[in-house]
Amino acid sequence: MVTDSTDVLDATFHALSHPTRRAMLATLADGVERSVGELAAPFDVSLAASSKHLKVLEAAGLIERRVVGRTHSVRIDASPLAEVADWTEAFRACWEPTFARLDGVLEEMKRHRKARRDR
Amino acid sequence: MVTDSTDVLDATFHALSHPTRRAMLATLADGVERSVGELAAPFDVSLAASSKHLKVLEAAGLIERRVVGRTHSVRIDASPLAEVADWTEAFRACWEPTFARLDGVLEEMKRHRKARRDR
DNA sequence: CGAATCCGTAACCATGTGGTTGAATATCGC
DNA sequence: GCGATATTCAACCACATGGTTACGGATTCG
Repeated sequence: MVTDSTDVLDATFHALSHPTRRAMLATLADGVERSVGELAAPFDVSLAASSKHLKVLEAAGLIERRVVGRTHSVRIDASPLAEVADWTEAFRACWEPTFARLDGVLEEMKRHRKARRDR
Repeated sequence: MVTDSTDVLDATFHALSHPTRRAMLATLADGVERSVGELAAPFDVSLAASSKHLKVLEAAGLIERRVVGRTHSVRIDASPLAEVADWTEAFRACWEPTFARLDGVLEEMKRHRKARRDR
């Protein structure tokens, strides 16, 4: 069965469907906090448009905002991506139908299980 | 660097942002071909609306259509999901810092601390 | 204090989305 | 050929999206 937390996935997939928002997330992927202005700089749109994009990301729970003085400091919260990964992985057999990587996958599962056990 | 084939990911993420379309894909995940009517049956919308959903999935390359007689037979093509998986996996370290890619994460933390120190 | 900076909000516009209903097209069964 | 079936297409509607410009609210700097 393919599980589906509709609300989360709706918002997350929608947030990821725009290249500007994906690029912003990619920028934040190093874990460093950045201001709205810093995040908007690489893109050829107004600050207001960038602000809207960040609001979409925030609504999806993909970023968190910390207001410090007059600047809004933004950092990534990638936890919704875990659901995306889970959802997508459920289809892996559909695009990788051969058993070529079966060994690797089994190894992966063992390590994953061990890691979970050791946690 | 987080790679990004914009066009594919735009269309794919958008296609996945609607629960009905995700459910249709999930239905097709077993690899069995189904007619438009069969796919539309579980949902409380008109056939025309379902047809539109399928067109979105088709535009994203997530399904393929084979017209046989008067029925359109639809099957999954999950290959765009591979890109989604790749894109998402690049962020795994962001939500699973405990054991996934531990080395990378440690490096990340060092840089992060340095960045904070240098600020 | 006053000016500059960082950022959000409001109003606006063009276009897209998700839904409907109703008609058109093509095929199957009789 | 005729009626039923499967599906798309077209027109319409309410609303969301992505963009703009203009303004306002804090906050920092001089």
